[in-house]
Amino acid sequence: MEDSLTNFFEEYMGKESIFLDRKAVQSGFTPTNIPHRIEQINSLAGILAPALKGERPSNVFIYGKTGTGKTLVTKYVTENMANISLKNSLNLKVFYINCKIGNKADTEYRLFAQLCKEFGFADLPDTGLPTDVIVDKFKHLLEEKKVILIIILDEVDELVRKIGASILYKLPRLNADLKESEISLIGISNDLTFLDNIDPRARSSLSEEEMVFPPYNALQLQNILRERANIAFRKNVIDNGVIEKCAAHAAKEHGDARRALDLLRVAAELAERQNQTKIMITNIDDAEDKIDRDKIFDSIKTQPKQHKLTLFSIFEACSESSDRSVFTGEIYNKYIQYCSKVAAAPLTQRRVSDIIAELDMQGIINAKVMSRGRGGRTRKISLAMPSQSVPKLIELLKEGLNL
DNA sequence: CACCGTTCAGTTGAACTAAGCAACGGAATTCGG
DNA sequence: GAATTCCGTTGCTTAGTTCAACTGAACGGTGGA
Repeated sequence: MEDSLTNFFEEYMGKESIFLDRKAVQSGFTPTNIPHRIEQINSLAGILAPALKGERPSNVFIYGKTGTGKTLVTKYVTENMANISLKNSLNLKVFYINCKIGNKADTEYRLFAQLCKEFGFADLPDTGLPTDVIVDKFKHLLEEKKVILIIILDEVDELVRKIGASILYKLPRLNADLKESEISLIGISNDLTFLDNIDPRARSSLSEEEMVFPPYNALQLQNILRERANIAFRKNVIDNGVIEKCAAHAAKEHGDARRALDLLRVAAELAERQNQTKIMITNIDDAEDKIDRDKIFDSIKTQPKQHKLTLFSIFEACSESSDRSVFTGEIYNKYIQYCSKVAAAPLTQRRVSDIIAELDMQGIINAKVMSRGRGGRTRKISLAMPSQSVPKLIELLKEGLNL
């Protein structure tokens, strides 16, 4: 047994990897060259440039669908600026904050706590302090450091949906109290309609400048993929048509470059695991399945207990029902049953209703409010994943819940 | 048949509560001199 | 007598609860053609 494991590792070490530098196809990689976004880079740079002269740049609001390079371009431009400011010892700082729910910056308190943390002020309690205290602390730090601060709020739409738009004019208004420092905001949103239905005051303060990132088309995606593939892989490990297929797949889904890169990376990983020397077209289909599965697995694994319980009830109810969709009432009944089974205190229907809405937001299920005439009003809930992965997910949940 | 009030089964918003935490300030304890 | 520890109080955040208003299409009854 041990021998075979040793053999495996030795064999693995001796084998030529397909990868040269895996990082280049992983998320979070900032390439030195960003194709097809020159226009956006230039205009963002133009907007932010005054910061280098000690002036407060306009607030910017950036929107575009996922994987259109919003975060990448913003990071690229601001990192460059930060470097220049470092070289010329200017007082420019850039904080990047992801406001995705569950990302510890999803309330006003936590947002400011996170900002303080960025300043290196780490030991703030999770709860117990008044929010004002934290805000004051943050102002203090700002005044102390005397900086032009650019705050990037990624996925602001989620933050605003959770705590309201007030935060959007609260932040810029801090400038009025600051003598030595200034803040400007970059808001990034996936939701194109986000600006339409928020308070006009917040809107005007956030979107002094607006930028739209259009989706990539298939050809542009191919360029992006080739560029990254050159860094990431050995020469000649990509079979003909692989890049094209990745690009085509991702282009179908609103030109999502991240998706395209994920596809390529996972396809390569699968190829490597199967001892292939080349990435084949067939690997891509497998990769697509795997990505969808993994994404759902991950997000389900990290759900809080009550959410898991609710989700489990939904799974069970859906797989029993004929058209694979159910209404809130049935789910709540099931949920109550399972609660007593695992000896958990059941939540009220009010809360479960909210949980269902949250699960919908995260794309794990589809829930649509509908009126059934005299049948009342309810959510029609169905699963957002291919049915073949459901049994595995049920197993996963059972394990997590000790059912 | 068209129109209209009723009804159902939740949805949704707002106010409230419990749990867990931090800070504050005064009381109790410790301790070295 | 000063320093430290302890403890109760107050006030905060956050997740969840309670209360109640609101929703919107189908149902079923009414009146008009």
